[in-house]
Amino acid sequence: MTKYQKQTRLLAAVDCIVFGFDGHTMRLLLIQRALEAERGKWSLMGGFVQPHESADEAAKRVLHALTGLQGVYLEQLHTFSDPARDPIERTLSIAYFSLIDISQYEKQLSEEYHAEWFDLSAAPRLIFDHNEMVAMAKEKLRYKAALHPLLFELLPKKFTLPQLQTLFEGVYETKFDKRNFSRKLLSTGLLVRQADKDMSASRKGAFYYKLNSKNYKAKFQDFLNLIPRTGAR
Amino acid sequence: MTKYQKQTRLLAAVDCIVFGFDGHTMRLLLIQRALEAERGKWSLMGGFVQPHESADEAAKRVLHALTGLQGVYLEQLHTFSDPARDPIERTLSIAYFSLIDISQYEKQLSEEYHAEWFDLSAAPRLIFDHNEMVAMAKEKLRYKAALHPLLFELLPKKFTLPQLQTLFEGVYETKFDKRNFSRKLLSTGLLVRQADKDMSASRKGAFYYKLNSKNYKAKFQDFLNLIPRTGAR
DNA sequence: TTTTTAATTGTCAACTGAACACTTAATATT
DNA sequence: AATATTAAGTGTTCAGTTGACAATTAAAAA
Repeated sequence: MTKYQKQTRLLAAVDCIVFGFDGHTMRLLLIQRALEAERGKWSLMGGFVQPHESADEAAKRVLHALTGLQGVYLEQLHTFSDPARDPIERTLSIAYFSLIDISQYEKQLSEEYHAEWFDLSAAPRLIFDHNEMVAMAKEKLRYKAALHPLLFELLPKKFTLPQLQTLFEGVYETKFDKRNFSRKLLSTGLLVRQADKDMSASRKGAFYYKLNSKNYKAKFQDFLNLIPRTGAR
Repeated sequence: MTKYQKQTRLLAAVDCIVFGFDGHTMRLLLIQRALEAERGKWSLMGGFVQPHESADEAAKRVLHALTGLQGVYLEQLHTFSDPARDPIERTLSIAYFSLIDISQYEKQLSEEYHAEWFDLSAAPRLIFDHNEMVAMAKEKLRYKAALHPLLFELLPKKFTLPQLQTLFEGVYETKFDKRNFSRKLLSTGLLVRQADKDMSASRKGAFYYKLNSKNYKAKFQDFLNLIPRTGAR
């Protein structure tokens, strides 16, 4: 078989930025690096792209292998290619970001794996350029979640409006007016109110909602303008 | 020096999608592939990432080498990694897209290089997954240009409102109401009317405008909502 | 002087967005 | 049993924006 002669081959890795929400703050999933050079330091979940898999497949595989996570939202973010980004050997890294509902996975994570959640605003220094990757992922999350109903990936299937608002407020680091917030979110037609309430957070209780998955798919590509231009209250 | 043993190294390439605007339609810059396997077929401008350059640097270098273009808008789009995307040998491709003012470069392109402009809606079949790359770039251009003042990259430094509107109409394949269009664009504070007119396209002539570069930088990251929700006329 | 053609400009009605506060439901307290 | 407490839920108003719509103006051509 013909090959491209005289060209240098490079290592290609994937790194996964995993965001979660615990009901109060945005969190970031990290592991302690297993390989030498910076072994034991905090790191994103990463691994090398294998000969017969695409980067998407590699990201899925690596995430599953290191955390047990499966079937989660996963999207390519950016490829990082500074020749000196990995001091051991030149390695391209294709970064992915993922959004998951913490409550669904936290037991599994703590028992079988040693990945840990960090408060996003208090994450430790990471190896290589991983802090830069996280910063870019945060920015993209804010950008995209302002236009598309993306943050639902971070909540359980049943959630309340106060939970949803707390999540938005965490992502945008601001407060929203709850009257305007609920009006806007309900007007999307994406939410279906359930008969039961979450009685754990208040005396009165808050009605549960579920996503209307038909409208969700249809409206995902619409521009929704979910975020007020000036923060309120 | 320590290396990562036992990992497969892969070829890494960059491919550049270059959009231009000729005053009437959106155009795509293509070259005829110089390497064997599909030699002579139409292709994006591509080349391999070299050992001591980042992908951004590689994209700049390749674009300049193949077309003479320099100092143009260039942004990473997506990394394409299907193991079978290049039949010769597995190659990752980091795709970039670029926006240029055709009039400024067309002589150079036709004389020194053999890159050619194609009408975007009538582009030929390209090698490998290049058509898929172009499709993704078109989508991203529409997405981003709806929110950010990006399309100015495609116009000369002095341009008229009718030119700008024709450009937007080309990108979004629709017609806008010119009264609403000019009101919206002028309200951004990005445009500065010049004293002279372009007399080449009409008897009355159309005033030239320039970008207010200070406001341009400040507002680039704002969300501008440049596109009407329903097409007019 | 009149005609032609494209550029430029204005109004109005509907909608959207943001500011703002009271009522209600359930439990806890007395 | 009545009252207090706490967070959930809900409406209105005003200002700004958007989109539908057509008449006027500037310059060259006839």
